[in-house]
Amino acid sequence: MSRIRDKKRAIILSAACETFANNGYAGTKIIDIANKIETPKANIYYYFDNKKTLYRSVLESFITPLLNATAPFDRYHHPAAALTDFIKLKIEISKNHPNASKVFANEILHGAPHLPQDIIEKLCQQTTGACNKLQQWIDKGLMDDVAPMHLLFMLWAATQTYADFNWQIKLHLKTDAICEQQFALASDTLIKVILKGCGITPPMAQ
Amino acid sequence: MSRIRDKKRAIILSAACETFANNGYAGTKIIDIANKIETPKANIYYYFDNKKTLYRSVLESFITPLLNATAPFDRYHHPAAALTDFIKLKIEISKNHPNASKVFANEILHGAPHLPQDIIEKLCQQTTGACNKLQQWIDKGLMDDVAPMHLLFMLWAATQTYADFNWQIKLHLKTDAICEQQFALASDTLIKVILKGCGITPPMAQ
DNA sequence: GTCTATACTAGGATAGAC
DNA sequence: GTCTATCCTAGTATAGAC
Repeated sequence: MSRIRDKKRAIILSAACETFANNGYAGTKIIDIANKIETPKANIYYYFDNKKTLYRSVLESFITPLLNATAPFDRYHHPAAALTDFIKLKIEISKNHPNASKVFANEILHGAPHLPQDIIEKLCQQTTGACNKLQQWIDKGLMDDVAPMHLLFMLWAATQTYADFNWQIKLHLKTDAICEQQFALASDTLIKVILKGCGITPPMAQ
Repeated sequence: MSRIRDKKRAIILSAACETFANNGYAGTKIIDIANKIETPKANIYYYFDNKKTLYRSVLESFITPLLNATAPFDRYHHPAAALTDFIKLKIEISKNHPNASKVFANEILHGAPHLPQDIIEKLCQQTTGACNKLQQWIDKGLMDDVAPMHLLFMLWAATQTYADFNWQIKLHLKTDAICEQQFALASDTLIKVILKGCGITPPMAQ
């Protein structure tokens, strides 16, 4: 048992996440991470074997929230509730984990050179599950016949952009940080456009 | 006048674009670019002063198509035509310039450290123009009251994802290259969902 | 205009003192 | 468990022959 070790690892991981998000894998120097938390470089190597291990740990820390986001597709029986919750969840992730999201986006952008195979498989399973659910709703006439895979691509992209490309968002919203209201507006706008666009009418109030 | 020089520069630029797209700025080595076109490393330095200049040239080569994409907002007087064309154009860009798009995305992802100020300003102008046009259409009752800025974010993200995150797209579509049909399906799906989602009904056939 | 050889620096990683 | 000093590889860039 080593609470000190876990605590220090968490501090390093957080600093690494931010640095990798801003500079990419190759662009990140161990010394930058060390400086950010005012720790000597060698200390980083004591807690994490090497740069690759540290990077992979950052990637893995984001898997749980990412996989949890698809839960609404399992939980609900109507696309109105499922898509509403899914969009809310994804926007929450963009708000709360922008750096981890960027590291992940960067990884995908470059063809996922560091993404472990087992994670890829889990993501594929989740996607297949969500796709099947969408197709069922289409078959039942609960929504329009919209290509499920492409609808998912649209949902992922439109929600993640608030984390991954937040530089651009902030530029055009003329703000230093995307505020609570703008996240809410983003979420509401997406929900409104997507639900209506897919011909989803909410069932009568429960 | 030096046709040889221009031709060689174009070859280097193309190789650089692909390499920067796959590995990012810091992850790209000049020697990788040189090897790809079977040219000695020093030759690259003869045609481009240094790595930064070369990278910036790649970035700038993408500005023209990018700015052109917003033309539909100026050209048309009805959101149905404008948004349809805009989506088609953006998907075309993702199909035809996936690498340049990735370099640009990577740049934004990291906070645009190499993007020249004049380009940023041009992009801002285009965005303001498109936003104003959307607001006019809303005011005229040609479409629902959808936050124009957030609609743009959605459109950008949903179209660019077919270039920037094509690794993911290919993974889930189980293909080695996104085929013509899938690009068409992407385009059609987006147009259908967005137009309906914004309450845009096309005017009667001209 | 092209290429070889090389100078120079940055950055990942480790040895070993404390 | 922490830190200093150092090793060593890799990668940018240039000098100068052809």
